[in-house]
Amino acid sequence: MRIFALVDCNNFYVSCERLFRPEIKHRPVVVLSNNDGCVISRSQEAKDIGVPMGAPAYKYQSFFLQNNVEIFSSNYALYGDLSQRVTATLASLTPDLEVYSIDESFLEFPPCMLRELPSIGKEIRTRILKWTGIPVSVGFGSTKTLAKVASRFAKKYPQTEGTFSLCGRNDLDRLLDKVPVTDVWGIGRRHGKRLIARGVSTARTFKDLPNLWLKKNMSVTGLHTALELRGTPCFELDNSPKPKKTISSSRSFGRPVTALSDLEESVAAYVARAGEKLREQQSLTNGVMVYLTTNRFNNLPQYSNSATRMLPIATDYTPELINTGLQCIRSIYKEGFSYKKTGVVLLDLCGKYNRQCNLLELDHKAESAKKEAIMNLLDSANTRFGRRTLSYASEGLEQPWQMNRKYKSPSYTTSWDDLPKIG
DNA sequence: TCTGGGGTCCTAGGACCC
DNA sequence: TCTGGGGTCCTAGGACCC
Repeated sequence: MRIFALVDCNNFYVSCERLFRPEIKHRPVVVLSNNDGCVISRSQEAKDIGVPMGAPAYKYQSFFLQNNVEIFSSNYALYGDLSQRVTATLASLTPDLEVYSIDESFLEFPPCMLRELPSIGKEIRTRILKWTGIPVSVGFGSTKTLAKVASRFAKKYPQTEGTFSLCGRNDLDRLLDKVPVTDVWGIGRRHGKRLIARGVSTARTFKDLPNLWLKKNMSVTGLHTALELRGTPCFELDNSPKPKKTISSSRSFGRPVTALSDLEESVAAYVARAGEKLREQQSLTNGVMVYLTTNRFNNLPQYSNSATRMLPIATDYTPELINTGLQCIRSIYKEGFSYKKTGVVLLDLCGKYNRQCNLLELDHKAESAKKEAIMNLLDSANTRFGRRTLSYASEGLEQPWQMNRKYKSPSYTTSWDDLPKIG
């Protein structure tokens, strides 16, 4: 039997904020999405007083005030840095590690360690808490999906003390009967609804559906999920992350935007950011897609559109990408609408050092070396001195369209200026 | 005034090829 | 009257994840 573990940071963003504000440890705390839109992380106290996930912040303003809820804008510089510390700690325990998301990692252990799982779980929790200050839950299972289920139990029931194993249990069915089908990893809202309508409401009844039905109604992904719940691994541990196939950057505006010039600035800024990510993973892009949209939540006239332009030669040179992005936005902009958001997607990425060469580019060796040197300079300056130390004029200086971040905490661990003072 | 952002995978259907 | 069949590639849309 295989042994997978899922290590899941508890209320991750809230835990990050609390690390530097210990006095809010027992108060309700929420972290808002970009643009201070809705709630994306809640402390246990916030859950207990009934703040739902995804709650629009503006609807809850007086509620937050009445209940003395501490509010934070999201601060991804902080969360990303602490996330790295957590995964580095995990890497000190085992090389079989897949970083699944900013707050979750899968681990695999050899079958012979079955009897040691309780102490391993304890050790993981203790070490991460001690080294990083972040509380985590640990779930073990013979597949990734079961490890996920186990971590839910670990979170939900205090008597588990934060670690729970579903490996080698003979009461697995009884436990899966307690898990709502919509809580299963891989079953979303859409399928969940349909399943419940058919009377399939728990993980146990779901896993016992006939294979043919699963395949027909939920494609192979649904079948895989059921097989995993029955203990047959379909998803392997992936510890060598592949480069992304698309890279995007987008934001909602802090206020409605009508002028083309503002939209152009935002597109230039998002392209520049996407370009940084592109070079970070050592890829080139073959095309740029730009979209814009009005606010679907108001009653004003609606308009959204997108434009794609392919590039003659794959590149990671931001000025060229910005040019292309600007052409796109100009081609779809319509006057008279109140815009909420623009976004940029770099498409059809390929590796910088392993790709088909284009006959056209052989003539441009000297020029491309120069471009590369410029990008290197820009990236290293921005890494060393902080994001947007050097930026493009087309991104604008004032950026009146910038998102709201009214409640942002300092970047305690990633900015010298924000380093916490002692005493 | 005020409702996030960034990804992946799968399938169906059309175009095209021999 | 009879009008193939199998394969690949591409794209749009749906569903899911955190």
